[in-house]
Amino acid sequence: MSRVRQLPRNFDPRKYEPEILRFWEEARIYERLREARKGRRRFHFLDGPPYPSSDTPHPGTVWNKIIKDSVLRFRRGEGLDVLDKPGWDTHGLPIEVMTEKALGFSSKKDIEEYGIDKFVMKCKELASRNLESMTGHFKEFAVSMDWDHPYRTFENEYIESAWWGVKKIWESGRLYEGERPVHWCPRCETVLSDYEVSESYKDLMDPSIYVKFKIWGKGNEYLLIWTTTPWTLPGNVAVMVHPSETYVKVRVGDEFLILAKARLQAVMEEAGVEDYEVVEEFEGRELEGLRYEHPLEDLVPLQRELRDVHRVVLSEEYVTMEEGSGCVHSAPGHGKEDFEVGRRYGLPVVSPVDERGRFTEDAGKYAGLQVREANNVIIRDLEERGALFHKGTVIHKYPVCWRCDTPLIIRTTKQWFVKLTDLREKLLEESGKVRWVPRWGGERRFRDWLLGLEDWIISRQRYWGIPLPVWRCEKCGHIEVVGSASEVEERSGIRLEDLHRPWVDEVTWKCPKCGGVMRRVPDIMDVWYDSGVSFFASVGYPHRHKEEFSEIFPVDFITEGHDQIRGWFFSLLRMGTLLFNRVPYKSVLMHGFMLDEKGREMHKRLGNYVPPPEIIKKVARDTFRFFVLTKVPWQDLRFSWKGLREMERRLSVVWNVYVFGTTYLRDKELGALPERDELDPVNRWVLSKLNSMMRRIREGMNEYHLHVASNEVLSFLIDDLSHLYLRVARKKLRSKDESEADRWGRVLYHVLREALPYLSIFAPLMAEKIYLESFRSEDDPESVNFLLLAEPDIGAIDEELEDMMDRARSIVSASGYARSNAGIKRRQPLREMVVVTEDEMTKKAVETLREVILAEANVRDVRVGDEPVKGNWAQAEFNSGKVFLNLELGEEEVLGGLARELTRRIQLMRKELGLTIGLERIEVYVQGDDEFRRALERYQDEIAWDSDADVIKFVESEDEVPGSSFGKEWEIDGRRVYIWVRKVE
RNA sequence: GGGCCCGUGGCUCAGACUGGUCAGAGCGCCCGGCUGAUAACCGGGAGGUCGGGGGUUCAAGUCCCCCCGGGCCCA
Repeated sequence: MSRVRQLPRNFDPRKYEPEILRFWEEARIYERLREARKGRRRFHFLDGPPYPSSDTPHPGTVWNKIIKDSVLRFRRGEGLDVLDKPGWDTHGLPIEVMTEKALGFSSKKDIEEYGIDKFVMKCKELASRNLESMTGHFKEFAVSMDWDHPYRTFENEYIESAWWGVKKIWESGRLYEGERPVHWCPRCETVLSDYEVSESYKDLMDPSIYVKFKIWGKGNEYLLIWTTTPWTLPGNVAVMVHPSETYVKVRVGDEFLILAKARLQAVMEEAGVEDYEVVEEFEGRELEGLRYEHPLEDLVPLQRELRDVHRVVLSEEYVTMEEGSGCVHSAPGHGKEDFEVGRRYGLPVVSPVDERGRFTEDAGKYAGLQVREANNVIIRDLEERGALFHKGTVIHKYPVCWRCDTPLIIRTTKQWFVKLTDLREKLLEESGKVRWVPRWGGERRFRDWLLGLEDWIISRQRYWGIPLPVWRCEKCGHIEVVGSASEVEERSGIRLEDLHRPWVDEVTWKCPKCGGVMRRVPDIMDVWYDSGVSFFASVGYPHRHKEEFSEIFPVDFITEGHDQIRGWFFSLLRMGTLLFNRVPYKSVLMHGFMLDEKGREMHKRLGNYVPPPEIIKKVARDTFRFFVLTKVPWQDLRFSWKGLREMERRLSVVWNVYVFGTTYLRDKELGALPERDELDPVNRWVLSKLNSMMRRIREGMNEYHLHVASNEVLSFLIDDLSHLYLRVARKKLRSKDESEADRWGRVLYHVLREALPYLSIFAPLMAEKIYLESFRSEDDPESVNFLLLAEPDIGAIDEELEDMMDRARSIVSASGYARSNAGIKRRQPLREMVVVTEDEMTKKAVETLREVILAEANVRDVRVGDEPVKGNWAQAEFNSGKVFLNLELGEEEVLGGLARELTRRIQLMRKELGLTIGLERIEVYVQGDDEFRRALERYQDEIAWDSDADVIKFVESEDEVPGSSFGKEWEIDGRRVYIWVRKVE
């Protein structure tokens, strides 16, 4: 036997939500639930670690966490033992740059003078402080994760796992040091990955110059090259032309220029040269090997050394006819394409630029100048030497540092790489094993991206990051890569308390080969390495949980925004394939971005940013949760206060459904759910709907179609329960037939209670409040979180019945339409309704759901039949037919209508007196005309029952009414009637 | 320049993968009902060239192509 208690009438989430959160915290519900699920089948969720660059999360990040939370709650509801460690991506440039700013630093020199140790501690403090604060915000939205045991990339244990990975890569022969042109930030003095570069391009104005390179041995013939980076000219080695394009020799004045025919007109127009003459045409390939003189040879010592190297080389891929002259100045030290072509021709790679973006001594006159500042000096020198053909400017997209906005340069440096190019096929194959939601997320976007894969630069020349665990002998160059702190200790005898720089830099040992000093390569690692190893580093593998790992690998589920296709989804795939030879996750849900109300990206600096605390101030936490969860997850989501308010209203209906239910169920002894064959069609219908809902939620959640699942619970509670079932049930629950009332009570109880755990996936706070307040009895678990999601009873699902109810509802709607056209109130009972239809299912619905139709349409009879020909009928169409309402009012209908009017007035008066239903009883006296008298006599029992009256009496005058009665005069259909109500003591 | 996503009533969004009931819902608007869920609840109505054009098909919001507009990613 179960009992329920009345749920408080007003929906006040602002008050109860913090109370529930506090209750969970104090009663340690999360921890105990974890404990309770131990030993059951595992579900491994891996949190994509947010970057703690602020103390408040972006609302989109809250959305991200709510998505995760709903999945976790669902899996726990299924009884699974869920791994739900939250992660934090703590290293990297943003935090370094913020720390630098806070300390007023502008270069690496400042950091070194300040002390790397103190600087790194500051970075760690900042990351820790922010992640603590962000955790608080996530908890506010009822995100249930293992907040006390997060994985943080700065922890020693995590770093050791990362080191193990590097060692393994080294052992596989894929880790190599290489010299290569890379994007470089001259302010941060570090390499940036292609991914980091793609983050930010800016429109910059640069010179656009055409330069004449004199052809060797010919006094007045030149190759005409074009560049927007004059500063790369000191690093020039060759000129690239397209082998199969047509080139021309053009006479301008007494000089001859060589350029692509396709570019001739545009170049001459740009240079303002009208007088020119084509003297020769030939294919680009004929130029191959042609030698030229560098115009700055006298100023740049490096160029003198390259005298014998300068020549024309061919490239199909990198010479475009879209811009420039078709003769491309090539500096293999300052450009990736140049580097590649140069390597084919065995050209030297020169890069006379230092870490801070200044020319080195090799650049002669320009030594010490910032490269971009040198542009004008170089242009002037070219001009002086008569080598400048034309000078203009161009505004183009140019990469800048994503952290400090400094324009990047490309310079050649030594970096550590992981060889990937030969893994392309394997990576594609592995990515094909992933279940992508939505499908196009992986099948299209991801594959395209993988096709352009290059080797990965994992080194960075910074401080706050995982140190590259590579030691090299100063003397003989012998290299050792370590995979843990204890390996460091074995070799050096030093036990590190903190594995970061600068402490790890101080560790040296004797070279086993030559006895020299083994010193660590000072680089740290790309943060994408950090997060890429999270699938094993988060649990400390292989130094810890080694046995357990096979059980939780690969990860069951991950979800992040679509920006992470090229980010985390890829870096996990990369690390999984490198280290375990397979993709480390099974299912990915890709979600969208949160945009502002106008559809623009939300940013603090745009001022359209809504901080999560403001959301909580204005709407319920559950409202925000439902708002985001009912939207298609993989599309961008527009934030909307209006939308939130709408959702809040819907949730208040859900609340009211429970208020209503508990109002009728309270203090009743509620037995088990009746057998199906004991039940009437409406109850069978509601149980069918309940089980359909459960089934669809499970399907939706399993497919990670969260919007389907979340809408399902709302539609059941609102459309089915509130709009229909409860309207019917309210009469039945007060039925004179006690066993009928009892049956309805048991069904209603069952439905409301079974829906709660499902509701709690999406609106855990509301579900918990309702559970604790009304449904939980003493031997029930302490929190709704402990309840398992009931398995849908497939046998209870009756699709035909559901279908029939839809038809019955259409019939009732149509009758309402017919009434309103005829001006007949719903309250007025009508004699009969005829449904005209050819549809068998509709006919069956009229028969099966006759009772619902009679009650909802307020008619005394309904039948399927032919279109009536005689009499006064109102009609309306519906999906599969027509309904006809007989508008003739007989005695029965008139009196019935009056009785309803009387009942309604009595109820109003009861309410005015503050009387409670089912508790206080009344006596009623009515005075009015003869029709009222007859209505009262005829419907005495019904009125008395509905209004909890012991006595209903028609009186001729007020004298017959006891003195203490509350009396009121009413007007019904233009006639006066007096009603007195007196409470029975 | 390439790839991907989106464009459905005034607003916010479902439906599209697996073509086939008159394209649905909520809000807003208009009308009405209920009055023991009541600072609630319920019903009805108006309102849509499903961005535009072409094609495939007996049948297209749904599949294909082109274009326009918005966005993201890459170059």
